[in-house]
Amino acid sequence: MLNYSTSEENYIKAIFHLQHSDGTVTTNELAAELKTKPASVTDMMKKLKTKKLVHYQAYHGFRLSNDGKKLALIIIRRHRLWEFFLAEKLKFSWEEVHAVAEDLEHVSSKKLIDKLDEYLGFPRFDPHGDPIPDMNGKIESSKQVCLQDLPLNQMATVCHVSDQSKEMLELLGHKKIAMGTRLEVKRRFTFDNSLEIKIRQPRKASADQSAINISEQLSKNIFAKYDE
Amino acid sequence: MLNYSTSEENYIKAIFHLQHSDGTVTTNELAAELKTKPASVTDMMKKLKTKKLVHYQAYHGFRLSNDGKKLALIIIRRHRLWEFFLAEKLKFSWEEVHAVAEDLEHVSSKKLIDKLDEYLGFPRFDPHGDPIPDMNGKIESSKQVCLQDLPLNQMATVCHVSDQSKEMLELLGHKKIAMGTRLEVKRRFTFDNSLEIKIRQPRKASADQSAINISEQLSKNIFAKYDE
DNA sequence: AAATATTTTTAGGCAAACCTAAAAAAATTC
DNA sequence: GAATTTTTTTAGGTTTGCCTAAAAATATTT
Repeated sequence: MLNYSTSEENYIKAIFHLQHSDGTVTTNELAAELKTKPASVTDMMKKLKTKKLVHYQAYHGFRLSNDGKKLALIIIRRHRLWEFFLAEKLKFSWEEVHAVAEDLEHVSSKKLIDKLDEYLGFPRFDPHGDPIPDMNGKIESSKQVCLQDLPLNQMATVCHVSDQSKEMLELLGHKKIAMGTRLEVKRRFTFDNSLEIKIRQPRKASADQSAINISEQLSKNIFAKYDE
Repeated sequence: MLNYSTSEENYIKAIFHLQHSDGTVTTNELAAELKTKPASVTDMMKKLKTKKLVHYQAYHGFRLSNDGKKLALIIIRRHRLWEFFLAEKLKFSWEEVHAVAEDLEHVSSKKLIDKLDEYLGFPRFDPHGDPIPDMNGKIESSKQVCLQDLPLNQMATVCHVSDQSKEMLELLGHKKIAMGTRLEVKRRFTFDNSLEIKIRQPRKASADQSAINISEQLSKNIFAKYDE
């Protein structure tokens, strides 16, 4: 991996965070997140495109390339390991931890981070409960949430069902939802808090993307972990 | 204390190190130390002068101001504490430690450094044996060396005499050297390894700067600690 | 679909930190 | 002390990352 400037790293990280709830990111969003101006974002996007860290076409938003995602995970790994260190070893409070880690995360020695990881005992979550990517960029999905709390368009994997009654399982079977099913919430109807979800079929080509409706009561019993 | 750029901090640190064996630093020396060009050094000196970190007059070299010295000690403190951390906690080898600390030293949170210091048990020397400045910028003088090993023009304070015989003390008395005397070696004669030293009189104005000659035998019995 | 509003990009500038080449000052040699 | 060499500074240029203001593209109203 090459070496990137603090500024480049901050852009990559910000795109990653915004992308989480969206997939693609806009110029204005990113400018707001980074407290800079849209024109500066455009400048940087051109640069990151030539470095192959983002896919970008003028006027059509951008998203991280595979290399961009890898880099983002490296930076997040650094950030969260330092946060863990600051809270656990130096006894910083949770609120103070973030600002200092913002600086430390740009020190780029891989060996430093891997040794820090080992020294800390390979922690899996930072003090805020966010998962820490491992040496290979593998990141555990966040803590599970019920479908009601899942952000729109956030791909997630079903991992828990709180009510395991026969009736419940019958309903789940009918809706073709099981442990490990990957889905995303496409809409939330405020009238009755029912959800419209899409299930991602593993084998079948991306056809058959029919939406399924889930009642509020059911949605509160199904838990999932964020993907990606 | 204000915030300084990584580049500014590197200049200040470099001046401090060169100054150690000289007092005043030249443009070319500094350019060599920082692996940059003399013209760039001149640029930066103008800037550091307006920030009152150095005393500088075109064509006449420069030296750190009091604020500059304070800043240098803060940076050295950060550097050496990180070195200690890397070696002691993360099990880096002595040689690896320096390069990583070069990056970490520019993270400027005072609280971080003071908490790190505490976490490490207030170490007094880094893995290379160099002293670590304390929270107030107080730095212990380095390990003592005999006059024979003192670099030229390095101000030092006499702190130990290995042979305390009557003859020895008589000679020291005659040369007006005692515990606490501040001196520097101005020349070393290779013919007989005798030294020409200057004693700094505390009270008297900087007049009376007569040089004294010290034989090799005597010089090996007088120990001093680096000043400043 | 035309007019308006919003978003995004382009154009041109600025400061930091570097560079090269030429000029000026200081040091050294003759 | 005049001539030469070395050191240092000035002048002008580059890249990075930011800015403002104007132009272009897209989205939203009417």
